[in-house]
Amino acid sequence: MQEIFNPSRCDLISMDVSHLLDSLNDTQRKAVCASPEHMLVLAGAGSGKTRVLVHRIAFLLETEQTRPYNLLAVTFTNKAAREMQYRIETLLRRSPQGMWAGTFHGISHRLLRMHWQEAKLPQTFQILDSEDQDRTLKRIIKSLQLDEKVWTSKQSQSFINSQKDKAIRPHDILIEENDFWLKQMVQIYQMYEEHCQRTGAVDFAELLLRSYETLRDNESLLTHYHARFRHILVDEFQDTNTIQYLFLKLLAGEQAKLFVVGDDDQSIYSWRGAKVENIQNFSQNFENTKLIRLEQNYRSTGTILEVANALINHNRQRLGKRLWTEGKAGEPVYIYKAYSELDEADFVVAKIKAWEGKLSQVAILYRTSSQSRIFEEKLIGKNIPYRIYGGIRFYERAEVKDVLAYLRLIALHDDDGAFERIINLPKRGIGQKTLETIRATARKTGVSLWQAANQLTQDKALSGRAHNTLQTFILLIQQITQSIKDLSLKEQVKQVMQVTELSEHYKKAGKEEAQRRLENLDELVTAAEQFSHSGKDGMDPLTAFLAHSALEAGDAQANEFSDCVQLMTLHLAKGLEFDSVFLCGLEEGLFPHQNSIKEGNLEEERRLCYVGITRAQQQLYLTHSESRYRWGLRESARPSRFLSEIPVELLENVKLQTTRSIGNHHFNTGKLIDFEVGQWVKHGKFGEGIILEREGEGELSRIYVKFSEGSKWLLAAFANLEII
DNA sequence: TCACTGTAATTTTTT
DNA sequence: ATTACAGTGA
Repeated sequence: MQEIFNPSRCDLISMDVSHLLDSLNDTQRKAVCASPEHMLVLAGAGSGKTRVLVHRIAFLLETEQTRPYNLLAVTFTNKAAREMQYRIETLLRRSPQGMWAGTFHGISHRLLRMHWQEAKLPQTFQILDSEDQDRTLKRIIKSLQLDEKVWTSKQSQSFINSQKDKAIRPHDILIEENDFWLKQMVQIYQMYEEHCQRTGAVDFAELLLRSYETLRDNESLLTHYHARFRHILVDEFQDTNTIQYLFLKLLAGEQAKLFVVGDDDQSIYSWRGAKVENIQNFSQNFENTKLIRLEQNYRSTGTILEVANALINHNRQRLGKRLWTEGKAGEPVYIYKAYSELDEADFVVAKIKAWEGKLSQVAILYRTSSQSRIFEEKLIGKNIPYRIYGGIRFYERAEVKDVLAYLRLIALHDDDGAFERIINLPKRGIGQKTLETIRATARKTGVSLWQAANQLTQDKALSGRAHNTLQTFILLIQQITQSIKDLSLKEQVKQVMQVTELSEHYKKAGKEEAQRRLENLDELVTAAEQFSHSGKDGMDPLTAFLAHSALEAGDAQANEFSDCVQLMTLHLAKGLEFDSVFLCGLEEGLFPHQNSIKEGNLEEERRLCYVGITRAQQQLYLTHSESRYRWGLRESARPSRFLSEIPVELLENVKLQTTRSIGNHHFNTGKLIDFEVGQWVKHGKFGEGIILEREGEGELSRIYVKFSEGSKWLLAAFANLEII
């Protein structure tokens, strides 16, 4: 491993492509115009990672006689893929035709659509999202007559996905004779696989694994892609899991050059299979790798970077990096110690109220999503607009998925998940009994539910009423399938909603709920209308739209364009930046989270904290509370160890300057457990007061203090209380 | 089939 | 405190 720099090379070509290199610093330029070899760009937070990736692509296209056809660019999220595509087009002032750019899943999906025969899939295979996968597993577990409390679908789901993420099929698993748990899991995995294959269903993990296997086992295909892709560029490489790594390695072969960009210090997804080792050992795994570190930061103040550096330095397992800036040291990083989560939120909201810049440049970050509620309440109270990230996204909404289920069943009658979802929606009198008969028949003869239902009606095997309702359902599906065949996508969606009476069905729900649902259905029609599909990869518009809905679940909220405070978990904040950041709930057990402490995964928690800190451009507030309401109980809390890992000279303790008169007020007594009712206390600001009431015992007890200032009860800085 | 009730769990989330 | 979910009875 060696640092490379070849000035002559840059000089040589800079005449042609100066517009690609001028705006870059020396290190970035080295990365962008490196000779074609495997490259690992260790890009610290805010160091221009995407910039380097985009300029590298442009550079290859303009100087290396590389055609877009020879390039493959991979990201993790659709958002990152869109951003990359947009920036390439802006830089080149044209759209590179023939380049493959997309997410791992998007690219795998594309491969499978193009080579569905080699992949041994039906041409119209459907994609299962994790809800579909969960429902499928529930049915399989039930069919095995297992105790659903012992063998939960969620547990099986994570078992199966983690196996697939490691490229492990059921037959690859060695089971010891007495390992009943594993034996059972493998059986569920196996049945799930057979079921998916039979019904043409492909889950997210399967997209990757199946396309990997397809390439691996088809020499001619692999040869074709080896000849095609000369350069493979990967973003956020620290987030790759085993199958993604294998996929890249296979696709790169001996010919292609990998250009991977990432930051081991920002690896925060090990819990969903990401392997930091992929980036940490990259240079050992790929011969002749050049390493470049991007350490100059263009985002944050010097002080914020020092805080970040100091914190991450406590991690052992890292490739090592130290962020620096040419900019100013800026303000100190502030620490606020609150009495309670209410006080914490009051503080944050008061500071935001005083903020004079754009609200969209302020972020409240937290470890767990449950922390958002209190901030939400306080922001509403002060009339500050906000946006919470996360939650249920558009294509995940129940009513949207209901319509999509009809469309799926139309596209592929064998889709059991879709069949089960809508067989009795809206209610058409097909009950559990009939459904169970269909399931049993399907199981017995090894066919899909649709085929079983057809069989049963043909054989007249059901009682009169059940027979009729089922017959009506089958005719309904057959009839829609025929009648919408030649319609536009938008009309297809509209027709399905009308003919199936789904729209009518939702109208019957409660007033506001009905309103919301109908709006979402309207939105779905609009989405179908706007969905443009070039007709590539051999997909009809409907199949393409269904794939799109599974692969790009869309955003959760609409108010994206208004100026509002941004609330999100630390995980969601990765890749974003804000002028002012509030990093809240820095308490032992919450951040680092109890489960991570228990599992000894502190380094990842620290990286998460590092991610949070490095989101801030100008101001950073770190807050923690002495007590917190969790699970219906008030618990005392100690400051996070991360706070003590930051040198004190970089920090400044702050207090809220406002005093407010209030009614009864509770104080968590914390360390001041010696106070008794009737005692007089003295406070630095409010003067003398008397303890009127005490509730509870020990550290969790509360006291009510009345100060002698007028007849009002006051909120005081508790730590300043003294017995007199 | 639906509404009610008791129980258990409660980190992070993209595709 | 909140929520999700399975079980139960009308």
